[in-house]
Amino acid sequence: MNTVSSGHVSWALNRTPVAPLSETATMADVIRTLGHSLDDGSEAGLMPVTPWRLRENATLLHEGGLSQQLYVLSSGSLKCVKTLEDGYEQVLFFAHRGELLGFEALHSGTQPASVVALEDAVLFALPVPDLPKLQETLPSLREALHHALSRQLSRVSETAEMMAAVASDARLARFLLGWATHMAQVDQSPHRLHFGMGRRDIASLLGVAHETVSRSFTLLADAGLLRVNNRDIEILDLEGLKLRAANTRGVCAGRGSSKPGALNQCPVATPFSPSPQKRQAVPWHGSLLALQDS
Amino acid sequence: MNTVSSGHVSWALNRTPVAPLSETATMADVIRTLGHSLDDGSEAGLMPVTPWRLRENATLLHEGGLSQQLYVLSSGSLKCVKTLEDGYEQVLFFAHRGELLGFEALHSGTQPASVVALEDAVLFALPVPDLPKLQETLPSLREALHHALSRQLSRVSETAEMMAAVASDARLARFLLGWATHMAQVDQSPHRLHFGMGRRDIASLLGVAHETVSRSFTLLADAGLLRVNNRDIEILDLEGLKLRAANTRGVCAGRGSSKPGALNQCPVATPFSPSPQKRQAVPWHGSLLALQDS
DNA sequence: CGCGGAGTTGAAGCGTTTCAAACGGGGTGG
DNA sequence: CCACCCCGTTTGAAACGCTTCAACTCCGCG
Repeated sequence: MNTVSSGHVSWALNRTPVAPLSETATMADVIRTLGHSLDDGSEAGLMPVTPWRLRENATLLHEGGLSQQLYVLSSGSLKCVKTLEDGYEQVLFFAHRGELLGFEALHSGTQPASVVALEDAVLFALPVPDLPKLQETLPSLREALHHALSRQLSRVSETAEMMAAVASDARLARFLLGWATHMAQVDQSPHRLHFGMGRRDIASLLGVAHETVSRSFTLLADAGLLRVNNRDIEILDLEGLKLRAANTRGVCAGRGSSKPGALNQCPVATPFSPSPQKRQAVPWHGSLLALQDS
Repeated sequence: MNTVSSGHVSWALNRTPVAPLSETATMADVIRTLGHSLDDGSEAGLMPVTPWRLRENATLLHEGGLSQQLYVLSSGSLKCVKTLEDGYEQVLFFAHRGELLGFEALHSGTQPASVVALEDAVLFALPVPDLPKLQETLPSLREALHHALSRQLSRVSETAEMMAAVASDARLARFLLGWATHMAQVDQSPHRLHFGMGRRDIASLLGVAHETVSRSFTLLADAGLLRVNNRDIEILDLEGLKLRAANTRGVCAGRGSSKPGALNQCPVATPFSPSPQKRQAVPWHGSLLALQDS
């Protein structure tokens, strides 16, 4: 199932890293993939778009390279990686179905980061020069693109929220909750997750050492919140995970009991929290914790 | 020039927190403010836009609230803040001239974060329902908006880069370099910076405790890299700052000398670095370190 | 004048980083 | 086919650096 990460040139024979698919698709598929319902006549359904296949470990966008194409991810998963000045590989985000890729390069002309396939993927390509005309012809495409951009802007918030937590297990919990939320949105079980990426990539996204990610996994597993089997994990206690995730920094929300022997866990220590009274003065629910328990 | 930083309620009398300005502006001003040169006929110059004034500490966008307006920041500076589930106030970014605000709410319908003025500011408002027609009438406005969005997407990278550094002084250095880069882009001295925000806000953005920010400031100052005077700082050694900023995590780029007594500073320990030989194998310059020394 | 907030500095505790080693799987090559 | 090696993952141990709590100064304002 998994190809080797380095070496392994065998699929250079009959499996090209990126190639057009023989199947056909239309602009209507693009709009639907972006999570938008199309309400035009049948305009969009008549405009053909060629889907592309991206093999695992193949890179779609090259950091520093040019690209006159926007991509809409239809299936598979990708990672966006930027190599910092000191050589550190910073993972910016993982992309799933509906993601828009390549827009970051619009203002600078070059790709600020690389995009690599974590597993075989299918994408639709939109030529940048055609965008103005396309948007005028297809109002729902314009809407879909704008919505996708709006969604992507909220990733600043997600990234900051994940890396802002002091405790590494809180960061991991937030990451898992975000993933589970996504799974629920695409009508899949939010309890069973499969990673296409390694510990090192997760560590980079969370801003910790990869050993720490490993330790955090066993920590959450030992707490009975989830079951871990290498790259497959099962969430056992969604509420418990949320509790773990809800500790950004010191303050602890509820002041008063700062007894030295109480570890650093504020309300975390309680295994079950049926407490009906909500925290007041916080009307907003963060995106990472919006997932409803089933 | 500078308004008072805190307290100072005297403007509650005849200074409303947000009010329209008597001055007039046109869509051409909006496009120019977004950093785009307009090449339409004189269309844009004939479409009036009313500029709004936002007083210091007044909030433009309310987290969880509605807004049918996009804003383009003309002058002043803002901060974007999100209150997490645990009550922690996470600063997402600071906004300067040319920034587009309010687009994040497009897909969800509500603002995911608050936007507060760090100093008196002037903004142009664009009604969301008018956008489709505006974009068709003014191609250069569409371009300008898309470029602005493209720029904003790269903030994911900036945020991750800042919070990914292990050492807190590296995070601060990256923050300062980013600020200096911006100053240079708007043709102001990149050596003298004035903050409208407090240590607590910077700490939130960097993902550390506010005491740590204070300590990092004195650390960089003691190293002779900058001079600190409360909210005014002067950068003395740009190259030294870059060196400090270029340590994300362990690896240290150049292996070989892992002698235990050498602290955790790789090439950082050297007070002055006239070393002309650059690091090889790293062709890409990160956005945070792209600033040229003068 | 006194309060309160912002900023700085100190000291102690602890979690993460870092260096090491061991385990396991997967593919390679003998 | 099996040994071998590489790499991802896990676990251990020591040390550093950050967080946390606390005290203090400075400053503006009531």
